[in-house]
Amino acid sequence: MGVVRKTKSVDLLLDQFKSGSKAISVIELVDRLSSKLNKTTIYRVLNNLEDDGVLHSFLGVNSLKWYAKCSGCSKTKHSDIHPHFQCTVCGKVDCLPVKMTIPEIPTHDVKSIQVLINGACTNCRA
Amino acid sequence: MGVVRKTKSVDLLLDQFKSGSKAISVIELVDRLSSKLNKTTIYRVLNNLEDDGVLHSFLGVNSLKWYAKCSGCSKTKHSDIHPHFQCTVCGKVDCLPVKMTIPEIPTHDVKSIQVLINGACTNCRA
DNA sequence: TTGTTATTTCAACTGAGTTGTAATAAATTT
DNA sequence: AAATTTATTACAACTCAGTTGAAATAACAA
Repeated sequence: MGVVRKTKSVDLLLDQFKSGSKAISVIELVDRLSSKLNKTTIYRVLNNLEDDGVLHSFLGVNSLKWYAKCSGCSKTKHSDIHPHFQCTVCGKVDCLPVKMTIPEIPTHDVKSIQVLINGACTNCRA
Repeated sequence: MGVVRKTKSVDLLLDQFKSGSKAISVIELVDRLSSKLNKTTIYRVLNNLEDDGVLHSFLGVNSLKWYAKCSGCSKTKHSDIHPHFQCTVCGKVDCLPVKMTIPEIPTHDVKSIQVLINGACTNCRA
């Protein structure tokens, strides 16, 4: 349904994504905000923000849900397609600034693509 | 630890993957085999078969775990990297016969890559 | 200020996947 | 082929990310 009212919850959650292209897991968000927001509210607002094209979600390792800021998306069109990099050492996730196009596959009608890359991030590499 | 003994459970599970490049969700496997095998056994044997390079696993939509046959992998080296296609209509998953190489990303030390493509499969497309 | 309804909260639930442990059975040894 | 060893299986109980329903609250328009 998207966000239709400006509320404290929406502001608090958007604040978390202010800086950079770091993705944040829902678990982390609940942890950070549990004193101010109910868990259910967090899930519902994130869902609304994704509908609006403000955030995008994806699954990391251990099937945890992650969110990150969209760039250039709207309520009707999600155009911000890029790979996500999750560090197997520290667990953090980056949105990689690499443009991706949806590949042509003759036998299948492709709608979206998700790429999750694993390895060691800049901080954790030897 | 991998599979060290040939048991009924191993045989039954491998049977499921005999034909083709279709992936099967653990939920589906539990459903098919629950009269013959315990859920825990299924999870443990699948895990062992993945260690051996016989199967590979990945996450589909709704963060369900899926398994499919590996081709050309061994206990020490997993070389069978390909995209997975999940149909948003029927939910089935194909391993796409497309060779993929691990991309070079200067800022990150890439170890593995998972690609999940969504859309309509041959049967479900208009 | 009042009325409407989106949003938030709370508690209870769901279900995929995990853990510990005793019983079973494959494979090795005698 | 019996005894021994230990990987494997079954069972029950658990974990915990994410969901649901419904009552209370608050944004916003009239």
